[in-house]
Amino acid sequence: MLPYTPEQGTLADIASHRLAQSIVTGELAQGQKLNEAELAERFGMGRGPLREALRHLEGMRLVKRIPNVGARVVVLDRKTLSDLYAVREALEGMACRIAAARMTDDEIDQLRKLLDSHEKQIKKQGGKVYSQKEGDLDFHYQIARGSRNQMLMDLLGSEQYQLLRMCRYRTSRNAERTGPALQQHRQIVEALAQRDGELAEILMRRHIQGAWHSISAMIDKEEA
Amino acid sequence: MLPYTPEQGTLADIASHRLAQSIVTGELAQGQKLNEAELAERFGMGRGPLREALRHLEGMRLVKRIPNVGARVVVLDRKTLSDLYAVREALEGMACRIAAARMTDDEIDQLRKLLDSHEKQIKKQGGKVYSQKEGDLDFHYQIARGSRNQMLMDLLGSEQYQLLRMCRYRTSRNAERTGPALQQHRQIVEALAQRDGELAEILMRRHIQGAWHSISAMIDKEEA
DNA sequence: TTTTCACATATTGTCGACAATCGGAGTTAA
DNA sequence: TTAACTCCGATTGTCGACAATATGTGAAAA
Repeated sequence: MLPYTPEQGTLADIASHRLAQSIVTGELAQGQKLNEAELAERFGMGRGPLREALRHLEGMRLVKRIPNVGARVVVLDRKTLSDLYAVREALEGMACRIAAARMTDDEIDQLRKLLDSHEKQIKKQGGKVYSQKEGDLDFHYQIARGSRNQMLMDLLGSEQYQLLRMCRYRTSRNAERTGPALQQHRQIVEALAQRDGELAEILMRRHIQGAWHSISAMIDKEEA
Repeated sequence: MLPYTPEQGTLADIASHRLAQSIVTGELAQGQKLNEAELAERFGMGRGPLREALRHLEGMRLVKRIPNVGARVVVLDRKTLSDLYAVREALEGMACRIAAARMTDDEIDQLRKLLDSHEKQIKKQGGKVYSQKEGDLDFHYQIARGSRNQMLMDLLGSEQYQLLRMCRYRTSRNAERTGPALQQHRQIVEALAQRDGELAEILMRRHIQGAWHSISAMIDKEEA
């Protein structure tokens, strides 16, 4: 499911993964203080590996650290999300354009199948919103892979991916946008199949703009 | 000069900064093994802070780590650089377009002055190629700041910035492109002054493509 | 000669203890 | 009442030692 394998390797890697998971799902609230000793005990490890994990998460921008004070879960305010979606639009648009030229027919077929299973999940009812969203993210990640640009995959995969998931969990109550989103995904895949990179980019950018408007409206409602 | 303050704070921060500097300047060669004990002694600190620094650099993609084996300086091969410049083109193009709408007249004036001092340095002869390059990076960074997009500034500022500097040092022997580059910078500033975001983006993308072609040719020459 | 195995060495991973620093409670003085 | 100061507890920063793992060397067998 995730781009990198979950719980294996060094303790620091395990801690990093578990913390990321907890932050993304909201189990650790935004802005919450991260106490080293407490977390280390909860994970059954010393503070050393945990500190390394915090440094790693700092690099992924999931936590913010202040020397001699401590680390806190990052706060996704309106401005941050707006910035994130603007960057996403540029990067994923670019990924789409390149992917149209570089993906194999086979990979595009697999994208179609991904959307098929996606559609089934929606019809089977909106109950399983969670896995639908993961599937959505998988769709975007597969296109990033299709660009064959490792840096793009890193940026969209391991970093922004996490912030995105975090954002999704926060605004996970709106299932009403899944329909149009699926439709847009299908349009994108068809543009890819026709090797029309320019169109694919435009469609992807529009798709992300739509997602942002939806989320933005939700934030407004939340604040009111 | 650098976006963040140099040597202060925790030992891990100091180590991180010194290591980044050594990697960027080529004092630590690409692909070189980074021995924890040796580096810790050289920096006069324990292995703990140094390990944290390595984790941080791993997040910045300056080093690559393998569990139970160790960390190595990243290798900027042709493919990696190509990917980097493609991403840069998208992000800096976007920064330019937004900056055209958001920068103050004052900031644009300061950009002009930056280019003036830049030009003086070139005329005073190509001897000080190094600081010219830093100035060049400053130009790009100022535009990123002008976009008011914090995520963009993070990506272009602290992360890719380092990889870019690394790349510049590696290919620092070609001073012949400074002339055209300055010309292009001036065009970009004028587009910004006219608040023509679309043109500014096109000019910036073309500028970065030119830089890539120049570097790409240099790599070819190196390999032969 | 080549391959494989076992051992020795070097390096990384982890822990517990101690030092340095920060935040807040309580006190005193204006 | 408010402001500043002091001290104490809590938390972070750092170190040295030990355990776990990988790497390299050399001997033995095919």
